[in-house]
Amino acid sequence: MEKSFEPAQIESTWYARWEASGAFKPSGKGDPYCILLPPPNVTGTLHMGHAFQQTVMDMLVRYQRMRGMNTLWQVGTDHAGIATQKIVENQLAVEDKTRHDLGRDAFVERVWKWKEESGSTITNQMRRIGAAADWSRERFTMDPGLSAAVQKVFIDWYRAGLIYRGNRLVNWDPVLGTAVSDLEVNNVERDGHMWSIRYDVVDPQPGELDHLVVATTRPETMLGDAAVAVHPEDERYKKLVGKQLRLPLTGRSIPVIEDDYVDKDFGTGCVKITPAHDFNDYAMGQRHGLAQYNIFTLDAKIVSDKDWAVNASKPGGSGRVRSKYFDTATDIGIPAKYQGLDRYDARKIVLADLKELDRLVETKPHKLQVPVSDRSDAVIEPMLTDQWFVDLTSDMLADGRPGGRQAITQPALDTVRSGEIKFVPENWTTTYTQWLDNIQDWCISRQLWWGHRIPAWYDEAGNIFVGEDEADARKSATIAPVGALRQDDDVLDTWFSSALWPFSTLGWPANGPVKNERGEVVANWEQDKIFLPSAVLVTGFDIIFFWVARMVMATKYFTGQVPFREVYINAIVRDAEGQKMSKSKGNTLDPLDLIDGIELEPLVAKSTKSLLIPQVREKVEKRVRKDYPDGIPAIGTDALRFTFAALASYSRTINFDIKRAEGYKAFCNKLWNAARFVLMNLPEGEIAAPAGSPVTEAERWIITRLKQTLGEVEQHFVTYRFDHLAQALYEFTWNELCDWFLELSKPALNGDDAIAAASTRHTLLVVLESVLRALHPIIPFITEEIWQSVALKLGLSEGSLMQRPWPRADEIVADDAATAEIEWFKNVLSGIRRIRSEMNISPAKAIPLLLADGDASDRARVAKFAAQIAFLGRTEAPQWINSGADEPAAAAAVVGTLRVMIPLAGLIDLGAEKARLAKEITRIEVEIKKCEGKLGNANFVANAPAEVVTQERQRITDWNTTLTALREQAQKLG
RNA sequence: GGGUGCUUAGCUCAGCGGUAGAGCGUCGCCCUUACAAGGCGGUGGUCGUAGGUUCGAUCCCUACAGCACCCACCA
Repeated sequence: MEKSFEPAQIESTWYARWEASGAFKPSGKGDPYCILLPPPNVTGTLHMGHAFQQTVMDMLVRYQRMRGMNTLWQVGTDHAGIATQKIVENQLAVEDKTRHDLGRDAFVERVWKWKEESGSTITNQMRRIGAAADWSRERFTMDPGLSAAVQKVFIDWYRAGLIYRGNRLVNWDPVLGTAVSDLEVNNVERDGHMWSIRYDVVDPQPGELDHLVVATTRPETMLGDAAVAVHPEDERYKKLVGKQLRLPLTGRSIPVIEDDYVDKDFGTGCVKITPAHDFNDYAMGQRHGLAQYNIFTLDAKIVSDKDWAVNASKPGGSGRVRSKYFDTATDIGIPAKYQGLDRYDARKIVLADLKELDRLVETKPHKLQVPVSDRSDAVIEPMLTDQWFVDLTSDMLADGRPGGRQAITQPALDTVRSGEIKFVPENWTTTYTQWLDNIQDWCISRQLWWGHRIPAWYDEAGNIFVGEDEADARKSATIAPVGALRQDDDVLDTWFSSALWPFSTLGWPANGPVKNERGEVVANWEQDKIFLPSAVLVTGFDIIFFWVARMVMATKYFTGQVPFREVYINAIVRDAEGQKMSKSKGNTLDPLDLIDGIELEPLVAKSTKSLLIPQVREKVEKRVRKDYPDGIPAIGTDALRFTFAALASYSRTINFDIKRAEGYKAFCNKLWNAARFVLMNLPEGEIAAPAGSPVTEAERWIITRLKQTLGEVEQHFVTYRFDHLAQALYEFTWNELCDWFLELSKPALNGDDAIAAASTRHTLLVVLESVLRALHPIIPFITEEIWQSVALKLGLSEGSLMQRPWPRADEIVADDAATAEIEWFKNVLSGIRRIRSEMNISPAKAIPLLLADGDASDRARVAKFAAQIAFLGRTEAPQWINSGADEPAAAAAVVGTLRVMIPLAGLIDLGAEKARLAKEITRIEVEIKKCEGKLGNANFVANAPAEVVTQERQRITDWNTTLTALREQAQKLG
């Protein structure tokens, strides 16, 4: 083995060998254990969040595989409709083209091409992380099999009445030109204004109000006002309810209505109602039967008569914006001067005109929540459009069949409420159930070209025909189509296909094998359905609604099963200061840069590459140079993975500190060198197991500690406490195996007792091999590399560590007596070391060692460990001082009643030792006082559990023993 | 407005009813033949504030303060 651990060398070969060996595929033996990879965007690249999440999944998968489970890690990628389409549109923009220049078919073809080019980037990055996933079953949400599942689900739900098409107010992204779901809209606080506008009463009565003042943040929408609402109990306006108001600028007259929704005390207590462009107003419009004046085009300009004609001329799919009541913009009173203006330009002009007319009463600054598209940052425009929805809210359909709440939403709630699906940490249950309790119907149609095209056709009368293809749609229709059929232009929300992931990837709905584009079998429902439900879903809280809930809905509905038994919500990865990682802040980390390392200049170039604004570039460059003056050191995959494990508590964020990762690289190096030590102490060839149990206490102790550690690790796997699990293995490996057992083995290996030496050699080998197995799920590369050498010694020349069983605690025999012996030894040695260190005795200098008092067991132990004490304590052979004999002045440590002494002569300052003793005595006196305080309290003795009282009594006894010995020592010093 | 977290050593975090822990940092001594990416030893905390429950509270309860995040949203 090389002298130090070099991750790059080790990592380069192992992954390919594992994958080629077929070790990532289900074994076909044992109980099924399945994990679904949240499919990343096919054209994406790996970020820290992915790396963390995938490390978690990989640890679970590797662990369970070693435990003998029939393990499937189902991988694949997502077509990510909007995101992917946008990337390709941006590419076209460079050529000064739009998707419309290409046309639908050519554009979609181009996206496929881009998918082929970049689709392997992220999967190759996953391989660098070490993800032991079954790539032979890799899927893509738009591959034929999954597309078939999407189609069947759409058709089945449609035929069950659970998918419907409706003209509804939806969130419209005017930049992307598509509807988006509620979840894809973020409300962002922005500085704006509140404008108060005067609306005059038509034919005011003498002595009554002749106008109302409405307050609005969006004055341009007044062109579409349908009413002004006041609160029913608002005395100020009571008399005006039912009267008409003259809408400024348009001249239309609109009614004053009353509605509970209005807050009397906010603003003037009068609200302008624009049913076609505001969700609350829409609802109020429905309650009061108000007209819906649609005043915007799909790119958020004020409609013109021209647009109107265009829109009105097309039935069905593309005639998307339709007023139910009016035919032209002029008809609804939009003056020609506003027609065709962008919404913000219109706002300026409307305000100017209102001011001109003396209708603008007040302008004041106002902070408001602006709905912004998650995907384009465009301000969302609520828009009345024809869209497809999944019914999630009706209890029963008109024809008596179960509605969406009953058929889809409620089962999804019940499975979680009943505990059939468990969230880890469990408080996410509340988030999940509260969202489902308040859910709205799901808008699933998107006006994009990249995605699953909706399997619906329209005839010339606008009738809808749904089927697998046009022929099937015709066949299953109950009415004869009028004229030709035309397929719906829309595609489905990306999350629609993601919702099916748990069962579509297993081959549903096909009866036989499902093949991919290359003709390879990727799934077979009849066989693979054993992997449903999967064991655990590892995912971020940000997609509980988008994905988790919808998987539960769809999987439960179509298979009757839950998609997974547990949902482990992983933490969000942030930078070392707890800041969100973002490119514009310059605090992102590329996991591959951590693995491979990167020099400062390439890192600066990379970090600023995609930043267009000079100020931001400058800021980012500054930050990168400050944070990484020497670039990023290569820490390797294993150290990165160990860091993720060590940080994965139940906390909802983890702050990634490179310092910490470097610490775990040191751990890898430690393991590497421990292995070197073991191997260089073994003779050539295979090592036969000695007859009988391990000879020395040290061996039996380390085996006992191994058992305890493994038991803890097993438990932490059950509860997903990767931090504890990693820490337990870290501490065992470093603080016990390396610090103590390896050191203790040295005198044994080099001593005269050949039997003890042989036994120790074998124990070193066996314990090392067990540790490698136990650590393999966390740090697969280094453990595999070392294991190859270790395996030869054990006669396991074939195969890979991946295929070894995980070392189970219950297969190991504990020896508590040996543990007590070694604890005693550690105390003695620590005492000696402390004296040496505090008295500044050179570590190289061998010193005399005297022993006094103590009992028979101390004598036996000293005899037994004499060589180890001398070797590790750098002392001469221990000498006992008989009770009552003269003692030289010495520094002492106390272990029970035993005094371990280093004579002062020429080594130690008497005063310093006295001071040291005094300090120790004081400390123990304080402890004793605390104990006495407790035991002196009758209530404590009466109420505390018996074992706590006993324990307290034991402690006071022990402290007193130590105190007595220390006092005696102090007295001897004079 | 509804919900969920967090506040413990200089930093980042575990612990969660019964002697305050880890990593990193820091200080001292050592290149001791597995490892200086190391060894040995040390320093460092009235566990956000105020009450309460309890024999006993960092841990449970209540209030408050500060910091995050999610959902909904008053024009």
